[in-house]
Amino acid sequence: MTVKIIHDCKDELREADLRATPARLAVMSFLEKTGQPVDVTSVIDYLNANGIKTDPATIFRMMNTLTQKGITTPIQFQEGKSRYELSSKEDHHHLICENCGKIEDVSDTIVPTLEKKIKKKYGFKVVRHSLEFFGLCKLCQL
Amino acid sequence: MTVKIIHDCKDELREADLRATPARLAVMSFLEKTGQPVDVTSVIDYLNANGIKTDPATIFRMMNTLTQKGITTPIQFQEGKSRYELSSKEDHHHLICENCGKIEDVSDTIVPTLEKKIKKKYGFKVVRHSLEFFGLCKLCQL
DNA sequence: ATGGTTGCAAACACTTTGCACATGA
DNA sequence: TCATGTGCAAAGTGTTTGCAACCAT
Repeated sequence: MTVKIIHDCKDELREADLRATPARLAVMSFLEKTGQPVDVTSVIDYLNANGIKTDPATIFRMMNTLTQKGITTPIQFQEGKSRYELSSKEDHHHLICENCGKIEDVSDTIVPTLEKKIKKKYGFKVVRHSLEFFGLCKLCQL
Repeated sequence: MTVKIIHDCKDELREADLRATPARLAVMSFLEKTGQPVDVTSVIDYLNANGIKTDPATIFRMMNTLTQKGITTPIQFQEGKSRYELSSKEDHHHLICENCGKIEDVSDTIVPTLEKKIKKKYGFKVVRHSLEFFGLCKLCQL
């Protein structure tokens, strides 16, 4: 199976002044398809599975570039490595099942309020935050 | 300057079935004194500054042991390494100044409520969470 | 054509592990 | 004494960097 070339991705890359290489298109496609924050290893596995050989250095560089351009957002789940997901407009958090690894999204409702309180109480200006929940998903509680 | 032997720490270690070695007492003292989550490098620097030579492996092992016994809690600030702080009874979060590195504590008020909502809406059982704020502290905004 | 990208090798930072020696209880 | 801790060396991950070759535009 070959990676489908999605035109959106090509355009998106061009708009960011990035060349639309096969590896980049495949990575974008992978990120879109999974919808989950993925680590570099799984990106490489995906590319390999689709006939694209690559090197960790390339992927790390790529993820840094995409992140710099605002296309991806890095995130760490206390597991000693980075994950990346497509940057989304709405702020959201994650429910990470520690049994099956499933990652669900939760939309943000209260953090902005909290940040205002923090500004008032501590004078601290929040630029970004991280809020993640670790536990057991519905199915894994049985 | 030598590390002051604090009796509380000695007892606390004994209660956890751990031997009160000089290195451990110094680390406990350091954690108590700084009140902030510290990384292994700064622990080593502190010990060295106090005339206690040690090895990274020892400190990593120590922090793992202390964490296992519930004495310390590990935490990661998206910086690719672990920090450790004394376990506290109350749940709290951190305000991390990205300019000067100062870390302030914020007590938790809303997360428990949020977790109940998550249980109801997603069926997800939250075991632990992480909520950290990155930005600029009062002084660094000037 | 040519500058952005990649692959490969090497190097780094953080962390873990094996084993012999040292030490607290 | 003797199980627990420590130091040293080696190895295991995750990540970055230098440089030559490659390729998208």
